[in-house]
Amino acid sequence: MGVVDRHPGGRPTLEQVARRAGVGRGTVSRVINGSPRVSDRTRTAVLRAVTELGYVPNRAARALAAGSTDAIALVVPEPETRLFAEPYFSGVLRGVSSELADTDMQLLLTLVRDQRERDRLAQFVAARRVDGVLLVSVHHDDPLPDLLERYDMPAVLNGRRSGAESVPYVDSDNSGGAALAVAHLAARGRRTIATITGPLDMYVAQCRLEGYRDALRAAGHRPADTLVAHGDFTERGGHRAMRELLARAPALDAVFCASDLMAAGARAALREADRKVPDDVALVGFDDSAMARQMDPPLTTVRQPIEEMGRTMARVLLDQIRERSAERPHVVLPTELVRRGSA
Amino acid sequence: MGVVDRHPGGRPTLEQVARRAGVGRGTVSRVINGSPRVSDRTRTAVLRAVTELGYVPNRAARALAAGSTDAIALVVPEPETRLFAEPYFSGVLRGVSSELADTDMQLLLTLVRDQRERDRLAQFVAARRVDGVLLVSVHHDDPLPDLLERYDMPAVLNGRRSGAESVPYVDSDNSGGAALAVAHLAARGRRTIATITGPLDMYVAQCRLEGYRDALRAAGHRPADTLVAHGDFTERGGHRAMRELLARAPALDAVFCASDLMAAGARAALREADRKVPDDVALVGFDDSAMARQMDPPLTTVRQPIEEMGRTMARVLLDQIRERSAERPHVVLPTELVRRGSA
DNA sequence: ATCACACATGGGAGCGCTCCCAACCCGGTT
DNA sequence: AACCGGGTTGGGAGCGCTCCCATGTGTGAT
Repeated sequence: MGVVDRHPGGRPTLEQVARRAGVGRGTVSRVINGSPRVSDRTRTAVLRAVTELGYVPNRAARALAAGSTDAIALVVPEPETRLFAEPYFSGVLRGVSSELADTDMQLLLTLVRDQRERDRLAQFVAARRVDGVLLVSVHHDDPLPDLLERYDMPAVLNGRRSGAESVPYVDSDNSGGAALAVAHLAARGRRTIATITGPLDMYVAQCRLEGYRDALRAAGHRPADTLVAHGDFTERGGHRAMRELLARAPALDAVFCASDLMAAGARAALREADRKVPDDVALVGFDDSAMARQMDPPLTTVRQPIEEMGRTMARVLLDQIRERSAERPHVVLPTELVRRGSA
Repeated sequence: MGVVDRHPGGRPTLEQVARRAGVGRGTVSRVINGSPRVSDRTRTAVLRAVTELGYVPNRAARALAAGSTDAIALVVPEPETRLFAEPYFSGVLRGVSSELADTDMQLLLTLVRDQRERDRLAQFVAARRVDGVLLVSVHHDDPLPDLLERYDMPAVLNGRRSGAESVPYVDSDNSGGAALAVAHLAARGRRTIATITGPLDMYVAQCRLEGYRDALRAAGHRPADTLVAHGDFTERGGHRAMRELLARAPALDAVFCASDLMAAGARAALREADRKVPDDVALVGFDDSAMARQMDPPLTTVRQPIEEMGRTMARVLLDQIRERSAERPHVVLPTELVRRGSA
């Protein structure tokens, strides 16, 4: 440790470092912040003083003087936390954090549960208490992105609200992933491939449905509305939708579910209807959530590069913060099919 | 919103509020911070000015002047994140965040993966860039708590390193929970109850083993070493341990696993050995993780009041910060048995 | 009416830093 | 020899707040 054994309270200041190095405050500041306009001799001397004193810049003072906070917020609408379930959120978090590790940005976590907390966040943004915002899992009608834009606060979304999203975002290739899944089913000789969609007011659900249709057409099948049932990304919804499909199209031999959770519900419904998975009906999910591996048989599913998404989000946001003029990138990361027993 | 529509950059300051209210800076400060030494008339006037201008205190300035940061850090050792899996972490997070919601403390998230990040955290603490630290899932040999103590940084642990933990902590009743599980098995007439422990260098694993033994004795059984196999809280470890048990004690008719993950592994081993759950062998886990509900049959398990733990941790930490002299509480929250199909 | 005292209030000093301008130094020009 | 320009350096000003002391202001006791 070494660097840190100073008595609490007696933390050295810029001034003291300057005195010890026999230079002025400005020079120390320049060294600390890596300005090139410092001679090597001076720089060395300053750095030695810094080490000797165990100097660590006072962030509050810096923030006050420079008007920046060196912090970004990761905003998570609460309902989503529950829904998107575990691995997703913590994966993103891991990615973000790892990308931030060698910046000295700090990560501020904000769960937004209700209107009150929403207001607090708005105030937070207005007060510019962070340099940027990462927004996880936005809803199509979420006012937050607009708020951020209005306040000219650098922001990056995880996912997008629509095909015409203006705020920079990092998304995974939902339609591509769905297509992968359905193509796989078709390639395995499945003839009647149904789908259980998410709530279609969410763009991600639209994309997955679109991918399903594309792949169907590409494989020479004809998409039929009877084969499309609507779920809401929940287990119960998947169960209901599966029963609906079974009633409408008893001959189906494959189902692509737009989420693993719905696949779990569907699986239960199939069991109740005495259909074997995968012999009678092949099943594919989406998300590669923890439960996929636990299902019986283990669920074939589509995996998103979650951690990579987190990393990318952080990277894009840092760029935005560094130069406000930077282009506002829209990144779509590829998904992959994870083959397990259910298809 | 109202409160916040000020042009970015033109954020009003204390000074401006003071001018508008026709009072001095000190008075405004007093009102903002709820000092009682202000007349009602003045207070009202100030508050009106605050609202009219949409004033929000500048945190950096406040931190600089007052020497406090109004932020606490939630520190998560990375390996644990993966291990302790999803619902645990996000549950704690939810609890902490909800408790913080009407404070205006902000929550800083710090994943600590490697030595470098560990050092950075040490520096962080030394620099007093937070007012307190919440430490999730400490290891018995974790140096962090000692570091925090040395720097006189208020801290609360989630779990404890040993029975003689000195740092304030919030834990769940692990031995009690284990005892609950085992008592349930005994009450259902199981005769030969085995256990798969966690790594015994973790206090939590010791507690669960102890609870197992206590309950066994209480039910009139005699604990036998042949019925104890050691896992490492992973699925694979659970699998291995179950095979070991099956070899050593083929007649066993129940297993208490110190984690759901290990129970999943054990369940697979039982399937391979053609033992039916729960008919041949009853299975109980610990954690009530997401997968418990997904298992076949659904896993009977012990639930910890995770969110409540998070809330309590935050509350205790805030107390510590408010008055450093406060007693250093050790809180143990009760666990409960969740009965599902596996036992 | 006078004094003492409590309470309310204004505003200077200073927290530790960045920004920026003026001063300085040096070698090369004219 | 006087001058110039670039690179380096010192330090004043100020970021927005809290702390605290000095200054009012009004009340009740004398």
